[in-house]
Amino acid sequence: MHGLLRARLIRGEMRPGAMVSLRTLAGEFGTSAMPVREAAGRLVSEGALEFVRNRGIRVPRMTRERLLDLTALRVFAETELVKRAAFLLPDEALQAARRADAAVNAAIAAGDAGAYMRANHAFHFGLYAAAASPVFFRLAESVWTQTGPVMSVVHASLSRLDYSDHHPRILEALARQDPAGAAEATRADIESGLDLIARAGFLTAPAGAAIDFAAA
Amino acid sequence: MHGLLRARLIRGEMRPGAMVSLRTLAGEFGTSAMPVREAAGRLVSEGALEFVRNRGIRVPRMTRERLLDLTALRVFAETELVKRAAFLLPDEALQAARRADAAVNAAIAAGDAGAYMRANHAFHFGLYAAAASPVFFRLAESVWTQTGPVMSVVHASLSRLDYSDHHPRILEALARQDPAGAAEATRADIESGLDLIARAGFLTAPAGAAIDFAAA
DNA sequence: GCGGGCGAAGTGTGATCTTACTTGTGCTGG
DNA sequence: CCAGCACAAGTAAGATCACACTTCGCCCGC
Repeated sequence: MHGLLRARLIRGEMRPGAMVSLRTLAGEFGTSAMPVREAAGRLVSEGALEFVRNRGIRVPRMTRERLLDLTALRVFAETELVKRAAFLLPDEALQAARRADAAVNAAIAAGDAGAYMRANHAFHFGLYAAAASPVFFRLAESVWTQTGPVMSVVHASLSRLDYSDHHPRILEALARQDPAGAAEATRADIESGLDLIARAGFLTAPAGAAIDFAAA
Repeated sequence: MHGLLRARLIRGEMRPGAMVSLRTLAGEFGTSAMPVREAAGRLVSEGALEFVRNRGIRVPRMTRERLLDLTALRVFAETELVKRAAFLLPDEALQAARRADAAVNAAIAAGDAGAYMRANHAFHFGLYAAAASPVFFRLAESVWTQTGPVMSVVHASLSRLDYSDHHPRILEALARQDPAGAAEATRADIESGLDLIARAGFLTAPAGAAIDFAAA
């Protein structure tokens, strides 16, 4: 239950600013409002949702400052995760990551933002799971939950040509058990994502103001 | 409500391994079990508590790996926070931090571990609040919630002479608006805390095993 | 004396109900 | 025609209830 709501955010299936009542969500999940309340509460406490009193829950709008902070966190957490995964990654996980990367490319070629979000998540977290660090894994999950909604909007508004693909570099570094190389490629991958947002003009909002994704 | 339970953990008022039922906690807080459930669920999802089915909630035992990860996270998050606070810290907050530091020293002199935990928390988070970064502030809070129980046990078992005080260096650096100096002093402060635990012999547990604080 | 099984007590979990509050709407008076 | 107010609909939040499950203790049988 809790995982379902989190997955919706990570996959970008809820837009920034979207508001929904607990009862509506409960109806979609086929349960009562209480489990939804609890799941939403957890996501509120990590900043991925916010309660609006007597209205429901809302996906927070993104500000430039928050996005930069979250990106810095992503770099820290995820470079650490791939560094550790370099020596622990089973062959089957590496091959699963190759398949996930192929799915990513297919989604880009098809211009399917939703499929891209899902495949990209599977690619990264399949690797991170091998790092055997609950602390950093949970942190990465938390950050993705917060950035999912905005990334979804960004990808949906972009041409398929804008992507510079760092995934092969990550895979090659992991295959030769090179932690530093994998970390560097991961950093490049994350920052190219931020660069994508910047080039799309989403970072021109005044300080503290919510980014206007409707302009996309 | 949610803050109350978190505060208990940060202040170290619940020992690692301690088990408590939701109904019992509800009685202590004077509410029904439901708000406690929700608060506990949030803390479970960030790793500060764990549900034991049909038994209640438990404060997780600490492993060496998890403690090292959490310490690395603390260094990252809190050096970032003080760097930003260096240019934003109001005079009154700096003076409040000086008072909090005096309370820390008084608690050490008195050998009062509980007072030390509270004053130390007030010192650090009074500074962090000025950094105006909800992302990193929440992260620091989350880490402290997870380390609170073990730190409490450690401090309660130590002589008052073992403390090397980095707080004045932090305050001086902030007073002259020196982000790098404040960050370095904060890093030293955090790592001296870890060193304290190591010297107390708590890090000799085999890999993956829960640290045995009863040996203190 | 000891071991196995049965029952009672206690637990989290989910549903339902009540309450207080916000908000949007439609009516009324100017 | 417009502004302001009152009412109604919808909401989250807390308490209470019902249920399935685990666990511990006691008792009976061997």
